[in-house]
This record gives sequence, C-alpha cells and structure tokens, in this order.
Amino acid sequence: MKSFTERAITIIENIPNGKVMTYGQIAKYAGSPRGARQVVRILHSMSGKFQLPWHRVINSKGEIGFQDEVQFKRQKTFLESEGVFVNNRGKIDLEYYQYHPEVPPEEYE
DNA sequence: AACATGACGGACA
DNA sequence: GTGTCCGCCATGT
Repeated sequence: MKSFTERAITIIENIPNGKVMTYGQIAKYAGSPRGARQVVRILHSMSGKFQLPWHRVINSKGEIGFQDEVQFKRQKTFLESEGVFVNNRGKIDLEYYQYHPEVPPEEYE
C-alpha cells in the first residue's frame, strides 16, 4: 500500500482531459475521506515538480479555489482549452464535468 | 516533540 | 445566496 500522497498523485494523474475532480473526492478515493487539505498541500508542493493536471482539481462547490487573480485566470484558461465551461466567478457544472473513477481505492496500490 | 501551514469541507446562522 | 467557525491531517520547520 502506497502512501496517501502517492495514491492521491496517481488519482490526479488519471483525471481525463475535459473532466474535473474535487479535493475532497480525491482525498476520499486516496483513502482519507477528510484529507482534502492534504490534497491542497500536494498540489502546492508537487505541481511544479511533477507534471500533474492540477487545473482539473477544484473545490467541493465546483469552483476554482485560487484567490489570486493571475493563477485563477490561468486555471480557467486551461480548463476552457479542454472544453470545460467556466463562468466568470470560476463556477463549473459538476453534474456535467466531474469525473467518477470506476476503479476502487484498493486498485491504487 | 510542538507548532504552523494549506488552492478544503461541512454545518450552521 | 453570504459569512463564520471548527474539524481535518500529512508534511515541514
């Protein structure tokens, strides 16, 4: 069994183009239902070192989490380039774009 | 070991 | 819809 961090990274790497997942959802699949903050940490520390599709990770309300305007716009642009519609407040239609892995957590060694 | 950090989540008013 | 508050927990110092 890999660490929470490793499993979370694996999950993030497997989010399909044009789909999104929430922090809490990723934490849940990685085996820690209330580990959303760890996912945040991972993106902070790993997004620069690994080539993770960090832009496909949003908060539970279906919005981009960044407060920083520049970063916010960058993520919005990334998502729109993949065909994901994002309104001006950063809101995304989870019903339509959220990815639901069919592989259970056990499969993520 | 104690403390701070973090792009969060959920419950509530 | 908004804002506040508290719980969460791996990691870094």
